Amino acid sequence: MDYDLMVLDLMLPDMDGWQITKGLREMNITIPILVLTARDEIENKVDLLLSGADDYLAKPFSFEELYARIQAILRRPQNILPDILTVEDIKLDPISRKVERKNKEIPLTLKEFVLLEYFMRNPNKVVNREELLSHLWDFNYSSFSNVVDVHVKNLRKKLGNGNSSAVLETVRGVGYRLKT
Amino acid sequence: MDYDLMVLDLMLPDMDGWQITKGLREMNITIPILVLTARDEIENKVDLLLSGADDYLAKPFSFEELYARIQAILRRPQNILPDILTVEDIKLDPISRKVERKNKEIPLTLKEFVLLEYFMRNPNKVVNREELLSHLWDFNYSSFSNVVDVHVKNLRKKLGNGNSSAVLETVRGVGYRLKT
DNA sequence: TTTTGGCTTCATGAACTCTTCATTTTTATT
DNA sequence: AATAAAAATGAAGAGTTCATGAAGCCAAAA
Repeated sequence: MDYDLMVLDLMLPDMDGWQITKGLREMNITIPILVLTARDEIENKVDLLLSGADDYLAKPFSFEELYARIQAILRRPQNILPDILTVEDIKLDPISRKVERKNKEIPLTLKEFVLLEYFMRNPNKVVNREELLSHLWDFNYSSFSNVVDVHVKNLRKKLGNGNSSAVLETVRGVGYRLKT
Repeated sequence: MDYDLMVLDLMLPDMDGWQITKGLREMNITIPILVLTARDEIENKVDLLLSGADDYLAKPFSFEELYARIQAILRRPQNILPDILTVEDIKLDPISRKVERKNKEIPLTLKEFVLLEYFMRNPNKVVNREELLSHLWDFNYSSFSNVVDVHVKNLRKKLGNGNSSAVLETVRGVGYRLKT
């Protein structure tokens, strides 16, 4: 569960709202913060805004204004950190869940996708079947199953080899590795 | 030459600041606007913010506060979203709550509208049902419900496909994506 | 009160994915 | 070269996920 906006109601006149917001910001929490303060003191305002709050509203205020300010904040773009995994000529975008190789999109099923994502987050690491089963499947999955093998097979088929050396290698007796 | 911020001083109490800001926004001018008003009237504030102003300040104010608010605005991510969301040939105006495709207005119900708005604010992102439920519905909504599916279906029907590639895709096992 | 429109739930069929299993192929070792 | 172990593979069935029509429900409007 994540939230679009935090409305921080400080209740008491002299409460240190700026400490809260400052603390959150220092923890790298970037959610927009709208602060409601009891009294309309200049120093308060200044401190608050400088400490990282996005806006504040002094009581008493109308509900209309609260609504309008919330709208104004939500109208801003949410900064999305682009996070595209790249291994040789394979690109995987976890946000759009798209995979492409040599600029050609490759449609993958859910399991194929999570498998590939795991390999791409651990390039060149030899990953054994148990590890994949425990990370990508519900727990208690029998390690006698060969599901992983089957999906690796399908993944290989869909990926082709794109003329690059990136390839899902078998490490006999151990597991698989995405070689770069 | 472009500017980081516009400080709009309205001088007169009853001047229509919202017309100015609205006009600018409609021209797709997205520069942050801080409005200075002579009097502190609620209606004014609300109208202003809804018309696209980023903040306002009622006279009299201290220079310190003006400074702090300017800082707060400049701290925001640079590109303020235009007031009209556009994805391919679909246009959505969050203020007037109107949607059109290929210049033809499409009447949507409330849920359809907020759904589409969410998708348009996150184009190409795969959004799962839980995320939609938690953002667009009251919290504690059962994730076993298929409300989202139904509204997506209705939305698809109303949107047609407008001859563009923008389309609400199903990402099996995960959620939906507004493909551009 | 009655009507209307929108939201939600439900039931069903269709489409797709996952897993299993049997069999074949590959690899390492003797 | 023969053998055993491990991995790859094809195919089928089971199970899951989705789309959809229809009905019920609720609240706002008439």
